[in-house]
Amino acid sequence: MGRPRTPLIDRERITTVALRLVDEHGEFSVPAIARELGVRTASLYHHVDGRDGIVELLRERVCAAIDASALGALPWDAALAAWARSYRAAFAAHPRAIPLLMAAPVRAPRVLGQYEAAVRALLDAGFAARDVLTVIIALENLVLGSALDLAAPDTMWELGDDTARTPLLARALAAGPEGREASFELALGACLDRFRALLDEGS
Amino acid sequence: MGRPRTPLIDRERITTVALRLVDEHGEFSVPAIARELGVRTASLYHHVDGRDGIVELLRERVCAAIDASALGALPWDAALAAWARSYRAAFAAHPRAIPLLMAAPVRAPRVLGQYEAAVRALLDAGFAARDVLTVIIALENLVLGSALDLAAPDTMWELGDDTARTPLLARALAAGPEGREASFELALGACLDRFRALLDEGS
DNA sequence: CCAGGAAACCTAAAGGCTTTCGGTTCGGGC
DNA sequence: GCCCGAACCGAAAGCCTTTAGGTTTCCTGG
Repeated sequence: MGRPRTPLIDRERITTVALRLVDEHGEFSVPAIARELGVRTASLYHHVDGRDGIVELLRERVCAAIDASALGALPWDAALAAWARSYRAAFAAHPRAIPLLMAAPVRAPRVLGQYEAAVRALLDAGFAARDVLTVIIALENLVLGSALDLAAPDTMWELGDDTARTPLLARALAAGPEGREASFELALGACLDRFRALLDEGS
Repeated sequence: MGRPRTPLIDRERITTVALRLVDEHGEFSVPAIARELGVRTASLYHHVDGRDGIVELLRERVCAAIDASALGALPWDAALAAWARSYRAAFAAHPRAIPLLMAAPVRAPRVLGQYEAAVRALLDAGFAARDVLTVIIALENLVLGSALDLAAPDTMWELGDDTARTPLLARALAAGPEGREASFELALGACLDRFRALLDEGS
């Protein structure tokens, strides 16, 4: 024992294993990661700032999939829509991680830069300065709320034996479209329409 | 020691203390509740189904504040708006509880009944059966996303020393309206507009 | 009236998690 | 070539959740 000739673990591998554990079990623990990596629990603390540090790594890893390239490249409304879809998709790829990541705000410079780009796009489009954040936060609310929906178990609407008590809800469940995509797109389109109206009346 | 002449604790008091702990510290633990109540940890397990059971009690307590009386009493759009505002307000009253309650769906009969009432209101208004859940879930996404925003620390947008890196975002922060209310209302109005359009084209 | 079971508290303890501290070995810079 | 820091291990403290078993009190049925 002692220092190994070649490092056994690094932040990348820790993050990967943690994310896999979360995807599979909905949670992670430092000992569980250590077991997966064939290492003692204490060793992880040489690479990572405690459990919270691992959560932070997870946040960065998940957010890395957000594609904001449309901001500034497309017209503001199409750009916002593309960004929102990508934002949602990034979280949707790891729904069980969402409860973990929701507790703290996104402070990763990468995402902060995306907000900056969104502000610029809206200002360039002619939005009033006081409206810009209102619009962005409204969109963010929609994205995160929708992602949250994805985090709920598939059986969120499992009524069990309550079908008798909520017959209309049960029937609506049977009749409604499967995916939750439709709800997101409906609200997204609604918000963009409203944003356009806001732009028109503001200018 | 032994059974006390009058019970020292009950589910109500456990719930109240747990909610207060969550409001103050953002979390709770069974021993912490026991300390507050002047009781040993193990005693709580006579009244509550473990820690998860306490979370369930918290969910019911928080949701009890949701007022769905408008559903069926007002026109469908005004009713939906009132319900959504009350829904959001109930969670906004305990923002730090939100991360705790997000992990599991709302299965309380009380809330399930509200969804049933919402389905009925929409069907009565003439919505197509396949659209009803899409509309309700879209609204729910908005409500929960907005509530989540409230759960984030007030300093969510604290840019710290990153002001230099995101000058536009910083300026927008200064210019924008303080509250997050505006964003919610903006998106809520947008969704209701879209719902009305959906109703018109569907009939 | 009283016998017995259920309820409500306690003590004790198992087992997990997070985190820290000290020991040991290897690698790279001076 | 030496030495400090990096990276692993072992051990342990202190928290949490949960269960098991003991003791007293209440309630109910005979």
